[in-house]
Amino acid sequence: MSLPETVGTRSTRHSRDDVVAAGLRILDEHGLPDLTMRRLAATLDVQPSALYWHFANKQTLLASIADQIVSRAAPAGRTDDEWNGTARAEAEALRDALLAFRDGAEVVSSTLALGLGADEAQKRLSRAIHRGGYDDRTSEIAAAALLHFILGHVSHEQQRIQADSLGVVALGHSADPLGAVAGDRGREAFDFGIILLLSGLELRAHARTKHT
Amino acid sequence: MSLPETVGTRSTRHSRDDVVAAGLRILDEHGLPDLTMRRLAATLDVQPSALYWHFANKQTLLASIADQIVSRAAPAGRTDDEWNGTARAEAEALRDALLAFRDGAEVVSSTLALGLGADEAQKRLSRAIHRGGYDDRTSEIAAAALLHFILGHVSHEQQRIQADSLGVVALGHSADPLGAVAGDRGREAFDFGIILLLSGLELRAHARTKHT
DNA sequence: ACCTGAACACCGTTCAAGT
DNA sequence: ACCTGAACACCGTTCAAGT
Repeated sequence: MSLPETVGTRSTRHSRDDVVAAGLRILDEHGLPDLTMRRLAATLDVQPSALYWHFANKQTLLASIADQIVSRAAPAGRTDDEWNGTARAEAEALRDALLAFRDGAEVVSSTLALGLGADEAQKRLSRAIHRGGYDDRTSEIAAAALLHFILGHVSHEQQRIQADSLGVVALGHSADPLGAVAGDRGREAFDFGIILLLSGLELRAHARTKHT
Repeated sequence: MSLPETVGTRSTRHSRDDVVAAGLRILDEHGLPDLTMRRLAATLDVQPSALYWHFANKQTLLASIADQIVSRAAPAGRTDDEWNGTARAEAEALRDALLAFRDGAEVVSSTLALGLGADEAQKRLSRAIHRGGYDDRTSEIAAAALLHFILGHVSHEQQRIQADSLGVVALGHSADPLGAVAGDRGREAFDFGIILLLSGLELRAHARTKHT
């Protein structure tokens, strides 16, 4: 979609963004295990070593890809809601964004410590919570808890999706030892977790301050 | 500690459990990236191909390792407590077990869909919640939410630990864009998340039934 | 500013064959 | 029951050099 010339064979030199875009495509079409530097280079008609002009290493590239995935998250509801409706919408938008790319949650998780992708997600959640009148620190820790749950849950969902498509499991009910993470019930279980966290937060009103 | 002969050079043939034990050692001493089939074989004085007599593939081996990590979790408190005290103790025991091995959370996460390791963890959490009088389904979904939060949080903690030890970050406050996951505050933030989930669960008393 | 060519030091997995 | 030997098809990364 954003390749730098001619749909034909050769194409010119590439930018950093071209590399990220190509990486995103491989991720979505073939999954994280197939997202190798060599394969990525091949789709760009370039030697593997060329990628190291754009990125210091694979991890940095993955962080940029994670950033793209998260930045595509757009909450459906408006902001004039209750604060916890906003927070919930933000959480669901994040889940959708992660589910939109194959292995999206794992990619974002793997770059948590580097900032970038996950950082923006956490800021959004934190801001929503802050509107409920919680102090900065409470908002941040609660947002981190939401984020950790979201990444853990969606990672599991996506693992299941590919395990099923590979037919790794028995058939029938398939291996879902944790129960309720499969397709339809995925969102249900997700919402349940989000509601637990948000209503738990409401309960601890003594941690509040009357800010904003 | 459980090698099958002579501390000396050669040693005899190995069992499945020997392989898992050796894998656990490499994991703890050198981390997940260094836990390769070839390296594991080398520490056992065996050809890489020998490992495939014991395990179908690396993923299966990792699942067994995850199983060992989780089964070492032992809650400190007694069971005569309040149900949510028990649940909290179980969650903390799980965190400790994951932290006890380098990259423990990632290993367990990666085998979520296969059952084994994570399955036992979820059962323990679920049982504790069930004692609070919640029905089976509610207990299971709530336990899954706890587990997802735990894995997400501890993964992040362990990523930070190794990022710090590699000096990947600026120095001073280091890169913790999500705040409050560093060493001392790790447990604080962890407890906060667990409390949010458990008190959120208490609040939704209408989902209860008077079972057990 | 962006890429090639060639090399280094690795991976997981299969399979016939040995004891 | 457990392992060897040899091979297949790959990896990420570095670095001098080219345009």
